Amino acid sequence: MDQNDVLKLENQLCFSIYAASRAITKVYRPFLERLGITYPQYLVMLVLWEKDKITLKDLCKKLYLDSGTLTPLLKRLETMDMVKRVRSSEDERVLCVSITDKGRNMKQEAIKIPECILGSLNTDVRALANLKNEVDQLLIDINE
Amino acid sequence: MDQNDVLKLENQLCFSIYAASRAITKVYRPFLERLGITYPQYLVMLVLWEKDKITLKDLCKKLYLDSGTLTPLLKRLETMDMVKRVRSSEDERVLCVSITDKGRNMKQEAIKIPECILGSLNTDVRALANLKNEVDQLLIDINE
DNA sequence: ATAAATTTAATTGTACACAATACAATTTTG
DNA sequence: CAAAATTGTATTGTGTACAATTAAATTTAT
Repeated sequence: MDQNDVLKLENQLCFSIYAASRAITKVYRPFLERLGITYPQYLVMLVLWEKDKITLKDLCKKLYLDSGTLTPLLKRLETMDMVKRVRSSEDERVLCVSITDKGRNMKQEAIKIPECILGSLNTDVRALANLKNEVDQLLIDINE
Repeated sequence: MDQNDVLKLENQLCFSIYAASRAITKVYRPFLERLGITYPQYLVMLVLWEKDKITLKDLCKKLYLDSGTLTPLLKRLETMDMVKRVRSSEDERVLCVSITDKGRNMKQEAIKIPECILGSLNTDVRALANLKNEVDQLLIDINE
């Protein structure tokens, strides 16, 4: 590859992933709008649908997001009555995030979304699964 | 796949790409910090290193970013004396973004970055090129 | 036990990201 | 040619992202 090509936008994997990430979020937007939540908020709900209750610290680790991002996001979800934020009685520093009934009920609506997304994309599911594995491997390589 | 699994975070390609995108930006950050620019600003400079002058509209199209994002970003780059923003004399609505000497000179520093990134990741270059193709295909599928 | 270090969450400040809107210039149409 | 539609950028408002700092509680070390 030419020395000059190294910098060319088209050759940059990072840009592709950056653009793909925003494009995917855009695909989700209209579906999530109906639920009244954003994509990062949806990720939080995905976690809580699997596990009723989780500490903020563990949530940060699971989503690779820091508390500065999640704190205001969770406060918005709390205002919408989707989650509850309670401090642990054992350790007052620890914040426990738990799902409300309203938040739990939303799962029934949300469960249709992944299929809708797959339908609107006309790609082979196998190819997507394969792509996911490769992206995950990259994530592992980045974090050593 | 189980009906419940559909919603599981681990199964979601979108989340992997979302997380990978942020992780990659994080890898770039220390290198770009030395140049005094952010990752999206670096993308703009990549375009201008290939093409001295471009309209805002074309820049938006190339980066898949809208003017609401690029306008303040370009103003910051202009303040740093990296780019110039001038209206076209033919059509006053058209904004021409061009690179300054200072911006052009930065290319010599920036040209080392991609190699540094590849070095810090210990992954096969072939695998990354392949991954890029697959992500690009997904982007095409999304935009039909 | 108590001072120092550590852990954890919240806060602050800067910078995207994008939908919605506003506005100005140009092009199209009747 | 004048009204309507379109085009292109800027502005506004909401919501992430994350580094840096602050503050509070716990743990460790003496």
